[in-house]
Amino acid sequence: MEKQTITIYDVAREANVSMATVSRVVNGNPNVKPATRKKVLEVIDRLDYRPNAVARGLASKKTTTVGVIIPDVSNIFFSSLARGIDDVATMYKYNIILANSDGSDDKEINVLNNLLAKQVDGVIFMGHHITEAIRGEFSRSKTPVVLAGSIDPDNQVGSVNIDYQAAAKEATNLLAENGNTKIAFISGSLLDPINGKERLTGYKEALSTNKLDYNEGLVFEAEYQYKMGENLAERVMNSGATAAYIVDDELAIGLTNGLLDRGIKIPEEFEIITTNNTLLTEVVRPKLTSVTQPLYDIGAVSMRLLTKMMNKEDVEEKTIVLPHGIVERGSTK
Amino acid sequence: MEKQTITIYDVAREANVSMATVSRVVNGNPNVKPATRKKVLEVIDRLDYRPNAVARGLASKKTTTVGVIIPDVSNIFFSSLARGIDDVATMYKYNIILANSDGSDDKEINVLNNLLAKQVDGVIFMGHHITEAIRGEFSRSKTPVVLAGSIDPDNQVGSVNIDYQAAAKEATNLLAENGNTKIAFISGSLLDPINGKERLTGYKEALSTNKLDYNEGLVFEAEYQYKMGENLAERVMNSGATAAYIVDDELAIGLTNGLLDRGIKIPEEFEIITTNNTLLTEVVRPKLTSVTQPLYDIGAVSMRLLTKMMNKEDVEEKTIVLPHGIVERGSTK
DNA sequence: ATGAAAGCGCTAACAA
DNA sequence: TTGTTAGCGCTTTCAT
Repeated sequence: MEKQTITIYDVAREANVSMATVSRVVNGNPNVKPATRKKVLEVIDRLDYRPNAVARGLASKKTTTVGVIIPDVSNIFFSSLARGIDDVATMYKYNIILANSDGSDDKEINVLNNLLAKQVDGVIFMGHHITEAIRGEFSRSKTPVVLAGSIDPDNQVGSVNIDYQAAAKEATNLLAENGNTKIAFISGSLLDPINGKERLTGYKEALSTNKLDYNEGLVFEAEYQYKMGENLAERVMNSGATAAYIVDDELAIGLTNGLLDRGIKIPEEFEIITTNNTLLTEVVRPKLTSVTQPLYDIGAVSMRLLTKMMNKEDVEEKTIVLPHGIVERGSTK
Repeated sequence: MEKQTITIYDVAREANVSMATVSRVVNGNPNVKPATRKKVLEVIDRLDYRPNAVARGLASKKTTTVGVIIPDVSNIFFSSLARGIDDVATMYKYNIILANSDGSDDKEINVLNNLLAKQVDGVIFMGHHITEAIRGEFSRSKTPVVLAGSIDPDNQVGSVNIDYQAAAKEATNLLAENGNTKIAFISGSLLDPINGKERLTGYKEALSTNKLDYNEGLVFEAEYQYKMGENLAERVMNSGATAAYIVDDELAIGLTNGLLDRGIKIPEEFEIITTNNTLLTEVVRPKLTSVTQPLYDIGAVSMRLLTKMMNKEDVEEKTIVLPHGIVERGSTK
């Protein structure tokens, strides 16, 4: 009882045509007489023939598969992007190979090489920072790459983001205009250019616009985890800050609950604005004011851009910036 | 500037050996003289040769990739499973092709056929109910299949779950022992056997153990969404229930906040026990008492089981039941 | 409109 | 230990 696969030969024989003809009807080539097409289609149906995508990939050098490198699928931020990616991929008849990297530089390289070995037609990369090593791999391979929610230092590959700097500036501004003079900046690693460059710059700009001094004691780095937020509560209180701009929702609700548990009233005594507007912001009480970024769309647009690149279409602009916003809820006055 | 791929031939030529030898060293075949191996490895390194997995797949009839059918990656419940799957897959050198089905019967079939066309070595399926159609496809194909977090009506394929019935019974029991006589059962579609058979049965058992009558007016069906939970608050209040067993965290926090917003005190006036123990349960105040199921492990064990099946190892038991528990937090007395 | 035949890059007997 | 040689199932010229 071995796997008796039906091949294009079987179909050709049964339909009394050559395999080339079968290939043509399978691929929708118009150079087939309707009658022939019909006959072949019947046989395909009767035999339950299913073209072998691997053989196809070898012969055509196209796998209709794209690799997606993601730090962690179980993180709602990334899985939202992933969902956008997959939906558009499906729309364009691509499949995605999903690979978790844990944000580890080594794994990223490993995984990328693995994906390239599998002959993916393109790669979508999500990660906090683009190391030199990975950039080297990108440029060495001719496979199109798009960064989703990551900044490319020199635009060698495609990328889709929002204007993080402007968003950070607006968020900080809101806090400053509400009268806060000591505003904390709470982010992940400042080595990540989105945090250390873009957002921090926006934060400083807003401070300076509001004639506030920049104070390193108000800048906190933490991992994007609920517990980390809770643990931060004490330190943030001691810093004298009366408001915080936070770049991650999980961190933000951790801090919110940590503060609440210590009897701090939000927003009366402490204002909070977070960044990703995931479901989490609506779950805590008070609900959190948040920067909004179109996560699903960042994924979807990335994939769309990638399809164009894989298709060798002219892409007017491969560095795409999507609009952001701010939604005010109960954590700000 | 076309993609000039280096093939096994190039390596063979440069190393003055046959391609078979190169193939052997690449595949770790021991029948190669150390000196030869070393020479070949050097050339591979120098030429930056990377074996073409597609060609390999065609020749060996193994792709070292498995298909993963998931209702929605951006749902934390499923993405937790997916993470477990991918970690074990990586461990065993497999890649995963991730495909969202939205739980739609048609898409599931489509996606499955697509994955089979890509010659995946195995399939992991997550879904709420297994239709006859999809079961037909499963049995028609010789590709091993494992259900992760889904019940197989007649154990034709592998599956990994917890004992939903026992868990529901224990949860309901807890509520009954706390003195509640009107306990709501809030689930997704009762057509899903996990809800309509397993859990509902467990719920009824607990009622009967506690000499409580079963009342259809206390059974609610809703989509697993936060909003749905909020919307349900009114109806649940009107039903006279003073406690609820809920099968989904998002739904549960929606209901919790909906009740809270209407001035109901939890747990004093209403007790809640939910099911998946995701981060969400720790985010709301009060934190929610929850059934615990090892989501990551269900994914991980599913993949492990699948590797065995793909490897044609003898599998003593392909219907695996993992342990569950209950963690008591602030939403029960 | 259709067929013949040469690969795609690799694995896996089978020989040597 | 190493090489030779068929394929794997399909796409894609090039003829006809």
